[in-house]
Amino acid sequence: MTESAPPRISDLARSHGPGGVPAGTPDYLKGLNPEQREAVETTEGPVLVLAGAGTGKTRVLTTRLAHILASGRAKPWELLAVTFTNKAAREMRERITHLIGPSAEGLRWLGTFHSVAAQILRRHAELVGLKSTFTILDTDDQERVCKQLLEAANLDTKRWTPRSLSGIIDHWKNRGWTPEKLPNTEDFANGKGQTLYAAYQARLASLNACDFGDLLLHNLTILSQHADIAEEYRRRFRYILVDEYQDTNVAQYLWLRLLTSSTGNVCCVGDDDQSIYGWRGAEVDNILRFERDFPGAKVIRLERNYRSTHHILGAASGLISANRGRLGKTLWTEDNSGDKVRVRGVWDGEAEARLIADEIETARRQGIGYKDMAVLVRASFQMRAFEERFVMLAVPYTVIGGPRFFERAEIRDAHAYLRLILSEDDDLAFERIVNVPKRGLGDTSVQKVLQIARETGVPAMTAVRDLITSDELQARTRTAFANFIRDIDRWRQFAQTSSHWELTETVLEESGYTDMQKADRATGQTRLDNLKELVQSMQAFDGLTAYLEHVSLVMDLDRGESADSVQVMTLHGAKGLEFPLVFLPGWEEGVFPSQRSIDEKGEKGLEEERRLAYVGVTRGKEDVRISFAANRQVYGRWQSQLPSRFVDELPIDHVEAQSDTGYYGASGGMREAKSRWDEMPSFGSGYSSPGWKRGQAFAANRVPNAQPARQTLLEGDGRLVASGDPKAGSGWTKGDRVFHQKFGYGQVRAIEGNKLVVAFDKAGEKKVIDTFVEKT
DNA sequence: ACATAATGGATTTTT
DNA sequence: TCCATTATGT
Repeated sequence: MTESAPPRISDLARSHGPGGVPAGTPDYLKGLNPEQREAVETTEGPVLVLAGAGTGKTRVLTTRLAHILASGRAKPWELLAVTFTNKAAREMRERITHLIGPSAEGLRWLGTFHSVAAQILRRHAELVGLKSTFTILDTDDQERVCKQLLEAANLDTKRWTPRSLSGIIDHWKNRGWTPEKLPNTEDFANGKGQTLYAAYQARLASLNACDFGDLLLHNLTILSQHADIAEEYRRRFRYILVDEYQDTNVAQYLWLRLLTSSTGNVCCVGDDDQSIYGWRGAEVDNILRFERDFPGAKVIRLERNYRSTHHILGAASGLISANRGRLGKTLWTEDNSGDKVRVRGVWDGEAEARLIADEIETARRQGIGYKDMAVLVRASFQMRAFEERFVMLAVPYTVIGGPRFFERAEIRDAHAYLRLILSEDDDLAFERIVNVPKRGLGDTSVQKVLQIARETGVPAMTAVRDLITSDELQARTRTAFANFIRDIDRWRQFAQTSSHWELTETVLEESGYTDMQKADRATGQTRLDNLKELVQSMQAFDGLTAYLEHVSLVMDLDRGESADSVQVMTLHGAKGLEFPLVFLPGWEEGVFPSQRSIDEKGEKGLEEERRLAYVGVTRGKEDVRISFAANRQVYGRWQSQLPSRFVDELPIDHVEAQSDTGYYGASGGMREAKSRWDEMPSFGSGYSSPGWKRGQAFAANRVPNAQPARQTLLEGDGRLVASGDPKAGSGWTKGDRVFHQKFGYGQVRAIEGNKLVVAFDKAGEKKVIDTFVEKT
């Protein structure tokens, strides 16, 4: 981030008097505004820094750490500094190194929540039934385990998908619930929730593995059950710093509380208006109640924005003011330049892509670099239209995010080989590659092995070793297994005498994996390239173990500097970034705000969407251009779209409405804009913004024949009746997936008292009494 | 055991 | 629409 002039404090010693004691004002404090400086210098006691977008948050964070170190208040290893992303941790480390020099390397406890928790867990693993060599599973492994458990429990994996089980377990862990502490309001698959969760944990223990949620959850168990250990850490961490506090979940919150000593030198930095990870368990509440949690806490607001023009700031502030339950900040700037935020309506998604691509070219000709422009979308499916257009016009672009390197199948396969070579009992790795490439081992023979392994309580490899000495298998299968074992053993030998990347090359070659990819015309070459890149990146690590630990926690490759290209990414991915020129397409009801967010989380979901819009607008430094289309192809079907309610919420003084097609006639500013949808019938609600009314009309329009969906209407006080809440209305919501004994699976199209109109996948549309179906 | 047809599902994303 | 996973056939 570059919120303000970069600090020039390459030599701290210069600001020190004799004996290393700072004399006068140290250089690194100069150039901070009064609030920033207060946030840096208030080192003792709990501090909450509410740092609005573009107010110099990262600078404050790093300067604060440097200040604590430079003033001799603590040694590097006595600081605990946690972030959410590896990127943020990396950036913080770099900037502190810049401030205080190489002694920043002593910051052992600067990292993500998960990496710090992993460090702690490795030291005390045995207290939660793990060996310190435990492996960290990724989501794919988790779902695999879940699938096996669901199958073992004879549950229909169509109705109760591995994904949803893994998801709910993760959710429980985020809330800090172990199986024993799971509240009985929580469940999965009709009363089997707790049992499945406990079985999942048992299985992980037998694999000597834990998932991401466990890193924190096991920490909670250790720290709350062993007072002496907790005390040791509390003494060690004399100062605690937390970045992006608005995104902490319950488990992380509890973890911090356990590590905070009575001196309470804890500084949390965040912005409640930028909390956009609620769907991942983040609790905005944590930041909202900071002052109650830490009595006597000092709250410092950073409100001076160094990033955006006053129009951009005005537009963003007006938008976010529609949210309730904010701590409230008023961003201001001395800037007085710049254009109003432009809002345009276009005919369809293709026209939108054309418009934006053209404007990118125009901006380019005016001297703005491609890399200074960004297209920020709500969801990745929106990216395609832009990519197609950019390719056609040869506009260089980079998609940020997307499928991640270490999650690609070929990379995971390579890792599975390495894991199995490293530890014989990694059953998940075994399963993954035992027949990849094809070795003539069928599903039945592999399942047989796994079943025997589970029954006798040994690793799959051991079971195979036993089986090939018996005559329980067909000769062909037996040979295939024997060869596989022989190969693994040979590679394990090889690993003793060679480097881990040579091992990887050898394994990929000798296993036939590269040959398999060469035979694949479609994707083979890309995959081989990825594997080459993998071998390359492995060389930066000391050994296999260190490498695997790194990838399981970091999950992404630190790619080199990007070329001069337009940055295309989701709004989530854009958090923390800034660009001179920002395009925000797809501001349409259902797309943004996303229909699903509203359906699933009601008013809360809507507010989070609005925060996302706020994040989007505040990414822009000089120019922000919002657009919406009247028609859009969604999953191959054409849908007519309504402008987002967020468009109407933009304050008129800071926006300039332009009409591409004349279709919207939005000449007099957005609020006065007459669009053809203003004439459409809307259903009564306590909320009267035109955008909202149009949204209602839109929602009802999407499902012809449906009655006004009672469950999605607003109460008189403007609160959404929570969908899915049994206490609210009939407890059914249009769109719910249901299961019926006779008709099978279907989707609720309308609710009429205790009767539901359900479109069954197989049996067609039927009217059924609601007690005969259950939610899936 | 493998190739092909049918089915169903589809945000946001970090660790 | 389009992708991935599953059912089906040889």
